Amino acid sequence: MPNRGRPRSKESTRKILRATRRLLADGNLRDLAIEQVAREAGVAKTTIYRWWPNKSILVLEAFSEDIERVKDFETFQSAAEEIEHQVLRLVKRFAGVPGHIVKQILASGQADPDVLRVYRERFLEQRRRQAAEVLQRGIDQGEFRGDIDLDQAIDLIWGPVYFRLLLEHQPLDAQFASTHARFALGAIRI
Amino acid sequence: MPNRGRPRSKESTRKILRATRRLLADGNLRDLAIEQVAREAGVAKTTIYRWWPNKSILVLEAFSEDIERVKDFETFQSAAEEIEHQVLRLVKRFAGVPGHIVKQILASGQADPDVLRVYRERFLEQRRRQAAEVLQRGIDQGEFRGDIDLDQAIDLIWGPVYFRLLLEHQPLDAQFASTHARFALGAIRI
DNA sequence: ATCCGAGCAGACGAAGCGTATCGTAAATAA
DNA sequence: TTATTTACGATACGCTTCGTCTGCTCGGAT
Repeated sequence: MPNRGRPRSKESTRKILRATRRLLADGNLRDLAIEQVAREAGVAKTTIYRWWPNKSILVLEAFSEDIERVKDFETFQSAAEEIEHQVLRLVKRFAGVPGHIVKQILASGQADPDVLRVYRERFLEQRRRQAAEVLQRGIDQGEFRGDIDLDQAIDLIWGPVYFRLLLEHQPLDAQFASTHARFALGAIRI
Repeated sequence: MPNRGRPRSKESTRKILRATRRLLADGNLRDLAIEQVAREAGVAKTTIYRWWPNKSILVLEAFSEDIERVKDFETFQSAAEEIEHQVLRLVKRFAGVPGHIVKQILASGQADPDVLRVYRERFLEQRRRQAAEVLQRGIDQGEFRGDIDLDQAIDLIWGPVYFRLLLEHQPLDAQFASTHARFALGAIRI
């Protein structure tokens, strides 16, 4: 009998996640208060505390709703082009609100190991697997050297993207995305 | 008349910065309370508020005291070796308490642009300049390609280091440092 | 001796934390 | 229908820290 009692309100859930995204779009997680989300969403704060243990987890979930809409069905002849496209797509996201939210998640992850772990499992590793597949294909096709360590190559490609996202020392734009991708791939190209 | 009134206590300053470092060595900046620093240091919290506008700036200063002791006088024949050594040195620091503190600074920088700016100006740009000099030397000596963009090359080398520091998806150790440095330099080697 | 800024101690209101209580709403089970 | 069960909303609670303010003493320069 798992379906006893009043069901969880999808309406409240939606309003809470929506308010969270809205408040975080032009604000930071440090200053985001649960009470503020409750006011903005028009729900009781006890409802939030019932379902989310802390604001970082709440933000992670609000962010998932966004990200899971994004799918990519394009394929490319050349593995290098496909990698370049992957970088471009992530850079575009990172330049906007999703990037801002990722910053906040990673920032709060520095105080909460769970948050960092969830981010890695739900978002990072997924991207790494995608990239690994393409790299492997590139090796098989003879585009890339066969002696490379995939994890190392992936770090070389994505590291600088996160670097710019978090340090903001250089712009995060399409021009960077394509020149960087080509440059990094130069290290593994035959 | 800049020397009027009671002079600022070097003793209190020292104790405050010391307490800050101690508390942050095994804790995070989010949960670090100024009142806690005051108790630990044995000073009034008004003394802290008089000189530091917020805890992030306080941590930056406590961290500076540490970092400025570190100098490097080694030089190398090959520019590649010198870059590799620079990476190894930073990775070693990032694997310990200084790395933990950098994480906390960058995390709080995601909520406070001033903090990020100060970190960049005081620490990041300094390292980037050092690296740029060596890279330029490598180009002049014919070790590296002449058509590379220095900023891009620097991102390629240091990006993955910060990536591992902040995401913790892969270990940050000496083995990584040297294989990564060599790998990244492969992209710019003649 | 006087001046004046620094340090110390304690109090303050504001805010958010996370929890508890209680009445009501919305489902299922008897 | 009625009882049961779980969620929601509203409110209150004690607690902690925030950053500021007040009033005092301390220690140098004038």
